[in-house]
Amino acid sequence: MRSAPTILHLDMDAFYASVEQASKPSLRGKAVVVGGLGPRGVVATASYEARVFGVHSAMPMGQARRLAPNAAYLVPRFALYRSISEQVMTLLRELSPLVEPLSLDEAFVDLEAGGTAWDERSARLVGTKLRADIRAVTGLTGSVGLAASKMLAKIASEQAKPDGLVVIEPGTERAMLEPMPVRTLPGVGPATGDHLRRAGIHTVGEIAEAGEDELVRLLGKAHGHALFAMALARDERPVVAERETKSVSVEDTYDVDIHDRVRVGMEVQRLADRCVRRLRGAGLSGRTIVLKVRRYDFSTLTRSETLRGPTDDPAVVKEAAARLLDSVDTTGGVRLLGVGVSGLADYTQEDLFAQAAGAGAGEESPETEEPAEERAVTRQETPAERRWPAGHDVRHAEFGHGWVQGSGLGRVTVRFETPDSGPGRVKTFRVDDAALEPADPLPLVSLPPGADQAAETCGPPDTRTS
DNA sequence: TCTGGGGTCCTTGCGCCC
DNA sequence: TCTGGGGCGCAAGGACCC
Repeated sequence: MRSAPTILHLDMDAFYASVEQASKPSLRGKAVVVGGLGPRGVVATASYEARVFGVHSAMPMGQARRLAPNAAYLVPRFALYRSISEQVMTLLRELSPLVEPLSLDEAFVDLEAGGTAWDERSARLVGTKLRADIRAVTGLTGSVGLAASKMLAKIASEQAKPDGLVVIEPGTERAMLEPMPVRTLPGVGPATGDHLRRAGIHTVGEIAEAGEDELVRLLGKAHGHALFAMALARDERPVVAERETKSVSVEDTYDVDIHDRVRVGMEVQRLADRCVRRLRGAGLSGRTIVLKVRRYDFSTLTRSETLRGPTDDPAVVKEAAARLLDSVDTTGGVRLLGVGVSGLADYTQEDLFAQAAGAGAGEESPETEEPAEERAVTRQETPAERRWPAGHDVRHAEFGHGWVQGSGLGRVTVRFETPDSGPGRVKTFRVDDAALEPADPLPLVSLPPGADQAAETCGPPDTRTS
């Protein structure tokens, strides 16, 4: 392991919720919950104000609404989050060519490889400046962890949250880890946590005491060895910049279980189509088609079929998906369906086998781009909700830019405000008001004319360290 | 009041081949 | 011909992550 804390982990604070608060002044300082709004939705992100009520990610929306009935409930706007994420990743790539994004709001950076830090002092400076730059460019806060390995950097950023910076100094790692609960370690979820607890192992120190053989016996070879090493603060995993996609999939959970077998078949065809569009959009083709079915009782099963060669032909994928569905009993109803492709090749080949299979099966549609929002025709949303999703931006010919606060019963309620306007007024319109139209999100930070992207950084000195 | 969507990796069991 | 084991590809399921 390296001897200086030059691996950086960045974690944006309550990312989706913070973006929504930045773009909607009336929500700042308020409880905001972003997630699926249907009867089977779950929380994607809760703002810190909402977490006070006990709301957290992966919680069913119904439960969140009971805990925080007065919070603002919004559907995610991934296109916006992606564009802001890109701004942040650009800042990270200025620090090092070795940037490993984990999601839209998280990444590792190898500062040593970028030559921007070589010891604790220089690493701390880089982390401090990065946090200031992120705030200047996006208006958002992120937490930074610095350590000598990925695992420790991630634990550090977790401790730094929200809006902080923590450095784990080399040499102090094992003593720090020892008293921590096993769930602190990456890869220990509910199941492994239970497993360990039943064996009398509650802390990271107890994992180390148990010994490698015992862990392998309890958890299997790969997991056992990996966990034992982590407990001793040994983690040699490098920061990897480019990781190639291994699979592409789409899935839908339905508001109401589907019982009609014909309907199930139609949904599978639609999902197969969407999956192929994604596949083609990424310039990929794949050999293995996977069908996923979650039944009424939440039991999940998958069926897969491997073709002789990779394909990106919608007709071939649809046929395979239909064949797979034939082997699944759906009596009792299904709550979720999914179609995926794995065994990917990063090229799109003219596939003779696929063409032979597709011959006479009618013309496939050669779409390339995923049409805006063709998905979820099946959901039980009202037409108003579908046309005016909560939280999305709109423009009114007379009142200007705003966002949808809610809709239904032929009405849509709009709050007129922009990221730099201050809290705005609320007005209600008919859903078919000709003066009202959907709009693109505005930038969170309006740059003064001629301002440079690389904003001057005069952030406050850092607060918390370890 | 139940449990999203998009991924990754690992394990187990089986058939096949040598 | 029988038995056995190793290696491989494949299918299915499970755990985990954000």
